[in-house]
Order: sequence, then C-alpha cells, then structure tokens
Amino acid sequence: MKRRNKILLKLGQKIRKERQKKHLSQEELAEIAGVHRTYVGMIERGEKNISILSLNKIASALKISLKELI
Amino acid sequence: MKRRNKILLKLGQKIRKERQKKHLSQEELAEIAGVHRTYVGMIERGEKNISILSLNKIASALKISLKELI
DNA sequence: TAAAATGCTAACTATAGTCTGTAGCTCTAT
DNA sequence: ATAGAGCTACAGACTATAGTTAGCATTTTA
Repeated sequence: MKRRNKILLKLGQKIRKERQKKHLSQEELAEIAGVHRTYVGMIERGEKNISILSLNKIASALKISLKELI
Repeated sequence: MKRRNKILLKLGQKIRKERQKKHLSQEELAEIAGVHRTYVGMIERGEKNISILSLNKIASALKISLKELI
C-alpha cells in the first residue's frame, strides 16, 4: 500500500505517542482494542486508511476521545 | 450491511445537516468531494463505516474540519 | 546474547466504495 | 389529474482496499 498520506502519517504519530505514553506495546494495544498487532504497526506508520470504527476502538483502548486523536 | 452503529448514525446526521445548511444535494456534495452519489446517502444513513480519508474528502467539500465532523 | 518489540511481506477474507438501475417522494406547470 | 424534473432510498453486482493471519528479519532493550 505505502500511502504515506499526510493525514495518515500524523494520525499514526499521534497514536504511537499516546501508546508509548501509556507504556503499551503495539501488541498490548492491539489486544485491548481488539485489532491485529501488525495492523497497529501499519496504522502508526501511516500505511493504512483506517475506518472510523477501528479508530474508535484504538481511541477507547488509549482512553482518549476520537476527537483528540484527529 | 445495515450497521446502524451509534457513532456512524451521529456522523451521518451531522454530515446531512451540514450539507443541507449549504443547500447541496447528495449528488452535488458527492461530486465536489469526489465520492459516489449513493455512497453519500449510505453515509448519511449511518450504513457504512467510512474511512478517515473519505471522511476528510467530505469535510473539505463541506468546508469544515475533520474534527468538527466528529 | 537473548528476549521482547517492531518492521515488513505475502496471501488471504471482509467490507468500503463504485456503478447501474428502479421506485417513491414532493414540487411546479400544464 | 398528470406529466416531468429533482431529490433520495434502496438493491445487486461489482472492484478496491481495510483488516487478518502467519512467518521471518531487524531493531531495541536488558
């Protein structure tokens, strides 16, 4: 895929930052959010165009609002 | 599909409201945003789990920010 | 040096998003 | 009344891509 879209990159960076702030591994975050480990990696690298509901799962797992993530 | 997810319903209502405020038909909004006519209808009815990039297209077409839409 | 975490690939399944067409409104004009 | 135009809902079949899975390579941390 390799989108490297600006919005997706920024979103990915934000997710990574929040995840590290919470001292979670990608795998731990994935499990809490109910998505796949490699998918979290792809999102953080800005490689996937995530849907609203998946983004919401991740936001919930990070205990922040959807809005904050955007 | 018929998701009827709460988040999607709310998002759809917001998009419809903004579209009507701008006096645009679904078809006009779709053309400006570069998505399909029927898809706008589906989104407004909360039937589809829209991706961030598509949502961004629609937000831009409505001249509002992604954040405002969520 | 080893274990844990992440990157990356390829192949897959599920679903986002397109396209075409039909039907049911509500208006306005005839 | 009714024909026609404009808008929207909805369905079915399709294509593109989100999201999964397994596996191995590479980096990071201890």
